[in-house]
Amino acid sequence: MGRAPCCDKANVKKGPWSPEEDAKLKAYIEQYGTGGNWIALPQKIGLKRCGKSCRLRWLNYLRPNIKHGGFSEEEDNIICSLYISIGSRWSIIAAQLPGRTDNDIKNYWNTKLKKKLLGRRKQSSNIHRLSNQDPNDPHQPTGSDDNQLSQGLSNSAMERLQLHMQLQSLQNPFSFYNNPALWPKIHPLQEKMIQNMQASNGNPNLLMQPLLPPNPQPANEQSTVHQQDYPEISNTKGLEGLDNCLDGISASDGSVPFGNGDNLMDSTSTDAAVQPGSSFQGELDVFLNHKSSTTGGYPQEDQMVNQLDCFRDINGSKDSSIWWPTDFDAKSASSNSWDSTSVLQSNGMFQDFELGYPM
DNA sequence: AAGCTTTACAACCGCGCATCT
DNA sequence: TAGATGCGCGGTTGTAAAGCT
Repeated sequence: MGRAPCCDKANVKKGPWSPEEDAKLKAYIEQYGTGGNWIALPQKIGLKRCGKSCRLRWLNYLRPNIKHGGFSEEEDNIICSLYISIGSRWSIIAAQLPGRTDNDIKNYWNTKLKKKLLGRRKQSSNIHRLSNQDPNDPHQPTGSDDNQLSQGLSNSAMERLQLHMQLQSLQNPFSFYNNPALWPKIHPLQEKMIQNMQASNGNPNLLMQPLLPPNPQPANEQSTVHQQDYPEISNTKGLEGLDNCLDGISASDGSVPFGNGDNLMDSTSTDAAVQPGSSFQGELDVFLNHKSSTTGGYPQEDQMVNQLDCFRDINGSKDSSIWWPTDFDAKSASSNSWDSTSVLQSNGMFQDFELGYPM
C-alpha cells in the first residue's frame, strides 16, 4: 500500500548532479520558468531526474542569488533566536535570511551551530552511552513506562529548552527559571516523568527542575495522574505539552528571545528580528562568541548534557508541531523565501502565539 | 603514509497539505 | 465531496573532504 511514487524510480537518475544537468535545468527554467509543474519538467528538458529532485536542485543550488556557507554572526544570531522560538521551521527561518535556503540553514544548524551552542560533549556522551548499551543489562532502560513517556519528547523541544534555559540562567537572576511565579502549569505526566528522572538520577539539581512549579497538592496526590483531566494528551503524545510549555516560556516570560514580541512585530527588516544591543542579543553573543564574563565557561553544561541524555529519544520520535498557531499559514511564508518582508510581522505570528499560550 | 573518524553538504525520502478534477 | 496529483517541508542518509592517530 502507501502512496504511489511521484516518478518511475527505475528510470530516474539519483545522486549528484552533473554540470551538464545543472546547465540544462538552469537554462530551461531561466528561459521558460518551471511551468508550474515540477513533475513534468524533467521530461520536457530531457533529464532523467525526478521532478522533486529538479525542484530541490533549483531551489537549493541553481537559483540566482544563493549564498552558500560563510554565515555571518548576525545570521547566526537570527537562526539561533528563531530556532529557540519556533523550532525547526527551517523554511520560516530561511525566509528571514535572504539568499539562504532552508536546506542550507538546516545543515548549518545540525553541523555547526547546534554544537557551537550546546557543546560537543553531548554528542560524544551520547555515542558513548549508546556504544555501551547492553541489551542484557537489567539496569539499563528497557521498555518501561518512563521510556514510553520519554518517547514523546522531541529533540527539537529539548534543544530549544536547553538553549533557552542556558541563556536565561546566565546572567539574569530574575529570569523565568528563577521565578516560580512565572512557571507554567505542568502536565502531571510530564511532572511524573521528571520526578522519575530525578529519582533515577539522584540529582536534585536536575535540568528540568526549574520547570516544576511548587505543587500545592497534598503529597499523596502528587503522583496521581488523572488522564481525563487532560483529554488532549495521549500516552504517546503526552510530552508534546513540553513543546507548548517551552513555547509559552518563549512567548511570555518577559524575556522573550526576540527581546519582546513588539520588537518583532514592528520590525521592518530582518535586522530587527534580533535587536542589536538587546539583552538577548548580548546573551547570544556570549554563547556564539564565548564572551563569558565571569564564569569563563559554562560549568552547568556538562551536567545539563548528562541530564539531557536520559531524555534522548529512544525510538527517534519526531518533533511535534502542535505548538504552532493553527491559523498561521506557514506555507505562504515559506514559499516566499525571497521576499524580504518579514513573514513574522506580516502574519501577526507572535500575536497569535502569545494569545494561544497564556500563562 | 595508511587507516579511521569526523565534518560538511548535497540529495533523497516520506508525509502533510493544498489544489485540481 | 472524494480521490488524485503535485508541492513543499523537515528529517535522514550518502559521500567526499578534512582532520586525526
